[in-house]
Amino acid sequence: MAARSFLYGGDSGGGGGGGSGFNSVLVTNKRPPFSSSMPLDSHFVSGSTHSFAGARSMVSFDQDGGNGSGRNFFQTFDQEENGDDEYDDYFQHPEKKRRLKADQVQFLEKSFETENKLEPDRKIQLAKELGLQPRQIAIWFQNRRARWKTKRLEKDYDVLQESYNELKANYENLLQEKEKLKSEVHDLSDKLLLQEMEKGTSDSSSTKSPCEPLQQEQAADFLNDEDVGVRSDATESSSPQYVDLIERGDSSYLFEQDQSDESLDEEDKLEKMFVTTVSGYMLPKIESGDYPELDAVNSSYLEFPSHGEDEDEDQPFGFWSY
DNA sequence: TTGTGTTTTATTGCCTCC
DNA sequence: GGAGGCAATAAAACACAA
Repeated sequence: MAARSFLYGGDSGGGGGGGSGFNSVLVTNKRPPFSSSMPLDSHFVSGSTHSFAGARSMVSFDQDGGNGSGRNFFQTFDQEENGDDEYDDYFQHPEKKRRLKADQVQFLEKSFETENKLEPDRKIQLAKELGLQPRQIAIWFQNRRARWKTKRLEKDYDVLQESYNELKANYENLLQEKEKLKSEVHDLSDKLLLQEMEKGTSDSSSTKSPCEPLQQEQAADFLNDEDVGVRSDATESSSPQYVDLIERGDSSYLFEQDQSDESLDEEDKLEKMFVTTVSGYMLPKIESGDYPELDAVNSSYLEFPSHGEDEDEDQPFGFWSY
């Protein structure tokens, strides 16, 4: 057995100990039995003379091996209260664990509430009050601290779980809201596009050549052309995105490149691919009434960025983004 | 009554502090 | 190196359903 291997070898506070075993049993408690009718608070009064008769609660061993022989065992066992049967039981099974009485536990609980650490003086005092071994008091506090810690961990876990659930719910709400807004924006841009097309076909039909379907490849090439850089701040404009993106004529807004001689080719390119509306906006050339084509354009160039691309300011179709 | 799960009491070994 | 705390664990006591 280790240094602390004993069953209540006096108050060693965990360090003492030494020989133990039933041969060294010696009961030390000679205090009057604790009466459950006593107000518990009285036991907290300093210098209180009340005490528990704890000897019945636990087997006690003396450190020195005791010279007590035979009937010295459980000398103060409360025979009056427990009767001969229990006495015999103790005598025949002296190592049996005994639970503390409810009153004793209540007393210890109160003490624990005031301070969950146990100073040596307090331990002795409590032991006297309860008629238990100081070692028992120490063990009780130790186990009580462990239970308290477990409870606290459970509470902490619950709090964290609740917080997590709340955050998760908020996140899901935001996702839903985002999807809703996305579809709203899509609908509105479709409407705007149709509006502009109607204007364009009715007002310019007499003076302009028939609209040609926008070739996706052409458009993609054009829009990807580094020489025709799209202004990245177009998306930050407060005007409708489509309008911002394709402002007519004033290519200085849409494009960074100067209107130099070389840019004449680009102007031709623009003319081929876009139609200028009466309201001055440039729209991709689409055959009037050919809405499936429009859908194709929409799906090709009006796609929403997927997750993670939202912050990509350099994407080639940035001005199509919302 | 009995099997089983939970709680309580106690031990052991390791660690830190003084 | 001793005192005391803590985690892990054993084991008795207890609760309770079948």
